[in-house]
Amino acid sequence: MEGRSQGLRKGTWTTEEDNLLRKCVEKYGEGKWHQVPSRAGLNRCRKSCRLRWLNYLKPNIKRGRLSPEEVDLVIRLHKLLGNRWSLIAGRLPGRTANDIKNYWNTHISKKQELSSNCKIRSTWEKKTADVSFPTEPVRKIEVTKPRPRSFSDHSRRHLLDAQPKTPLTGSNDKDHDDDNNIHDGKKACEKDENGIMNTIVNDGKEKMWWEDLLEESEGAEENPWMNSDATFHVDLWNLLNA
DNA sequence: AAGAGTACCAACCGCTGCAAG
DNA sequence: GCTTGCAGCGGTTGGTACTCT
Repeated sequence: MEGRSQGLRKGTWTTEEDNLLRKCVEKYGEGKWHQVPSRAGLNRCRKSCRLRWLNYLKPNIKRGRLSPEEVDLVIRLHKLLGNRWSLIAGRLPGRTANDIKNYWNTHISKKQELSSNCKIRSTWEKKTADVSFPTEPVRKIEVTKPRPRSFSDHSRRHLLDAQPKTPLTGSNDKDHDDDNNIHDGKKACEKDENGIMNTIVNDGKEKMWWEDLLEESEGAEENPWMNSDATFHVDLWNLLNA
């Protein structure tokens, strides 16, 4: 717990604070966030510094509204991934998880909520006609929980040592282990620039773990266990093509 | 013009997972 | 194996800008 917030500044960042943080990150690089406040001379907690950098100060961050293409992608990815904002943001260059989350909460979820309520929907649609969205009411999707978090060198070494005991994802479904584990050293894991864990296939082609899931689901007809498995009720291709 | 309602977005909070000791 | 600290994530809140009446 962050129980040492006494005397730390909260609230909106000033330009001066932004400059201090920017200089600090430029000098020392990202990471070691617990050292950032003292290094930068900021009276902020490390979380606040990290968030400010990731959501606002980081170079290449796109400001402004999401394009229709981006919105479409967000909707599709949300169907697939659920509220995994960081993963969704990872597929939208320049957009942060906070952006996506805010957008979803203020635009799309509201629309989908209202889409099940025909009485007020037409009025609402008039106001927000620029955004396309699925017409069916949102369904709560139980997403299998592979949590692609950071992998240390140690972990990677562990994986590359072809130890089949360490799942790459958090899935506790033994039937899926073959796809998630390293076997014969054919797969390894690597974080992308967003810190998202990717799967590296042995031919060097990089894939996201969920792209693997897509492929798996595509082959579900040939793999009857896929449909009978409680963790995999979602017809991913149907969702993406909806 | 002014007040009310709504939209947007930055930031905080609490929790989880991982790594190190 | 357990504990502790750190990093990261998602949910939520609060302030400000904008729109409507």
